[in-house]
Amino acid sequence: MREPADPGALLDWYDRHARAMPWRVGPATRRAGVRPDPYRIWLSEIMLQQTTVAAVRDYFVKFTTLWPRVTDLAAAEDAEVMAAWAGLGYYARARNLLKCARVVTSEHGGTFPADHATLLTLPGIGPYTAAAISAIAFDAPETVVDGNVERVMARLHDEHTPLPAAKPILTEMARSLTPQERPGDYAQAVMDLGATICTPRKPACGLCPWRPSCAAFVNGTATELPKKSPKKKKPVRLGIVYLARRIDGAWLLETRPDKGLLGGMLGWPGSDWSDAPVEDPPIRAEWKTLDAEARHTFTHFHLRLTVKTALVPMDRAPLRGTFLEPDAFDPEALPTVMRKAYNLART
DNA sequence: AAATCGTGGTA
DNA sequence: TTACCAAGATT
Repeated sequence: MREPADPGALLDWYDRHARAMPWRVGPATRRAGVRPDPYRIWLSEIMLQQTTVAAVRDYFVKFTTLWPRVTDLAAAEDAEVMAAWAGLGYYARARNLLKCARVVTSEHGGTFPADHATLLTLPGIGPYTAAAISAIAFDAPETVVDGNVERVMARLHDEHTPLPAAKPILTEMARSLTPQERPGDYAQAVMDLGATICTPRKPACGLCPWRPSCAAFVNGTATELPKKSPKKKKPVRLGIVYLARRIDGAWLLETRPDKGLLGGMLGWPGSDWSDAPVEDPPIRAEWKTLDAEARHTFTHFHLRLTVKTALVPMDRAPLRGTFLEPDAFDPEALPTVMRKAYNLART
């Protein structure tokens, strides 16, 4: 009979191996009574949704430098925040980030609520993020269940039910392990374990504090867990983007509608993205088609963009979009797919 | 409740 | 080159 997994053993491991992050209060500092700023925990958790720590770091520093408190963020312009988020992806997060900052500022006095239920009512905060903020920022005994926790639990119990069907089972396993002592450090410890030891491909079971309790280690099934339902193949869609440059150097751009793909982001006017995109130039001009196409892969389809360019006179009015003069246009405010098209056009 | 929603790193 | 993967939420 294996010993049951011991939260204390994991906390001991975390005390020695916790990763350093700009938003994290390490275990030693936390023991000294210091709690992290809920604003910074919230911001980091939103950025970390489906996103690696490495990708988040610089964005987190940029955001907290520009907007040190939630009230500062709430007062920012929409376009300013979307531009700062550009490149990080899942842009609904940025739109909900602003909504949430404004609700916290106007309805909660600029202070984040501590309890799970109230956090769940805020825009962009779901079950995981509510638990993470509650546990990490306020040391409430909530259970976080992210991809790391799912993997660790599936292996610990050698659970072969495929995700997402296994989610409730794995959640209950995680809940029954959550300790009353140091729940914030514990939440971060399980995720650190999943990120550095109990990894998807080559888990370092030899270094794992929970190895004596791990059913998958005994059965040799760790690398095949968690099971996942098969994924659909991504279709290829085609599209056309139009990069019009006025003779004073201004570029013709548009802000995309709030709903849908790249919602709220700056981009090049273009066609629909489909099997057979319809030509739809945003201004009358002599369009030239570039030899190379911009290729980009989204979550559920591959995109091949034909890039067309034109040089237009000062007095030519666009059918849609707005000319942004050089000092008003920063290519870094573009989402990556649009920046790829820009890079092709300027070379 | 299955589909939608980005991107960069990695094998 | 392709497919998978990463601290999920929303509709």
